[in-house]
Amino acid sequence: MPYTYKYPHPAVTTDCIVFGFDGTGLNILLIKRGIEPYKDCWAFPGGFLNMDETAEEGALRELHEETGIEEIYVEQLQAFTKVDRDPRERVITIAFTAFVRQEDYGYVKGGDDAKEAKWFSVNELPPLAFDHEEILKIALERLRNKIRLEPIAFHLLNKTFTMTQVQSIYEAVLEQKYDRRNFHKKMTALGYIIPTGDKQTANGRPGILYSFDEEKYNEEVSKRSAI
Amino acid sequence: MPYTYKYPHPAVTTDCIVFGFDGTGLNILLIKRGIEPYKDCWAFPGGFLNMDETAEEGALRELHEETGIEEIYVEQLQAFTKVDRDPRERVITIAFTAFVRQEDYGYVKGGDDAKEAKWFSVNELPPLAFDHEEILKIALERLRNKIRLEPIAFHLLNKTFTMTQVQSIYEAVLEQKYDRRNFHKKMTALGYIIPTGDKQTANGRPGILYSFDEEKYNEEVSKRSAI
DNA sequence: TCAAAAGTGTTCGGCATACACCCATGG
DNA sequence: CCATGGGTGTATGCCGAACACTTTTGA
Repeated sequence: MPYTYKYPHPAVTTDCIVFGFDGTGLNILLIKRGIEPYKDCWAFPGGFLNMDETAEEGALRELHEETGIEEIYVEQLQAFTKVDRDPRERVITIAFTAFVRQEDYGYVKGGDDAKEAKWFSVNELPPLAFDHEEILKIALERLRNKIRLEPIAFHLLNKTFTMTQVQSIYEAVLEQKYDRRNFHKKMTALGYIIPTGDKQTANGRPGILYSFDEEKYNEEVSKRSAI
Repeated sequence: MPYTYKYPHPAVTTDCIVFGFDGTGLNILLIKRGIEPYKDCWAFPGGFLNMDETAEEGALRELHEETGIEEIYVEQLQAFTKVDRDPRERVITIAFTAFVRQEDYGYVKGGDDAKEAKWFSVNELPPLAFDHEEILKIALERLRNKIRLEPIAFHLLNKTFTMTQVQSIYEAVLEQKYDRRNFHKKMTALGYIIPTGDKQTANGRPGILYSFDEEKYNEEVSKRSAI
């Protein structure tokens, strides 16, 4: 018991809410807990913060340890600090969100404190450990606000994608339907979604494949703030 | 040294970024620190979290102890977790923002660990303790995003206010000028800013006094999400 | 009567919405 | 040739931007 302090200190953990998209619906990556409390219960990947890492570094480390995912961009959601949210001791958690190409992680390994890692549709989730359901609710709210302002959708998609896929993400996140023609018009008008010339082979008529031009997007953003 | 843990724990503090508006510009409430580190330096009101309170409760308690302000609405910004942000030990802080009618707190007492509490214009700030300049930058960004979507401005104003005052807040926060006629039109079209019938006596022609109708605002919001 | 500040209406362009027909592919 | 899914254009309404003169008050 080597760590003593003059005043009590809470423990600090991080959690990652990783969003993915499988072509039709919005998914979330969960791990099955291998240890108590909430053993065998599904939870967000995460764990205790080390003293020599920022919360972001800790979140990425735990995500890697528990799911194999690495080198992705995470963004802080907020801290969750209810006094009794962990039965062991006072634990506050700092939650992060991430958006990944789910196809790159179709198989996610479990590992470390996680028995198993698996994608779940946001609409068919198992019961979650701790206050993770509350955290998810906040994460989804933030996602809905963010997708209107930032090109999050393209982090969930492959390098090339069809307009229909983009529309599916918007519809899955915002839970409403859009008109195909208007959606297409709005997206192409943005100026940073450009046709690659290739086509996607699918069931019916093949769709044009587009790519997201990050540079042009940044240009557009800087124009926007200049006004 | 009574508090021992099996693994090291960071200390956890809270900080409050309190925004006010004095009729012309956006202001922030700072305290002059009475203790080391950064003694005599200006900082956001805040302090160590107790084990029996949420971060929000801790932030409100510290704010009350150091400035006398109480019973206000605070909202979590995010956690700040750089490893060396406090010279004493590993400290993470959870920052909150608040919007108050500055007139209600024209005189703010210092107290506790704060020698003095004082309003500063966001444009003429002293050097700040710890990483508080970075925190402020994030808080201002968030404020700018938020004011477009939520009626924050009215938390900064008196119960009744003139259109010019509302416009000044928007201009101070977003750092751009608006056309008086268009601004007036847009605001009245919102449906929840209603003339009281009174007028404000001022230098030139008196302005109509308006009030913010929270109920009507909530109605409008629910209509919005219904679409 | 002058200075300071506030009230107000019209025009225009762009963006969101509604809406239907034709085209490319695979089976 | 048929089923499936994708591509595309036009009309309309609303909201935001530009823009100037008149009115009320205090000094």
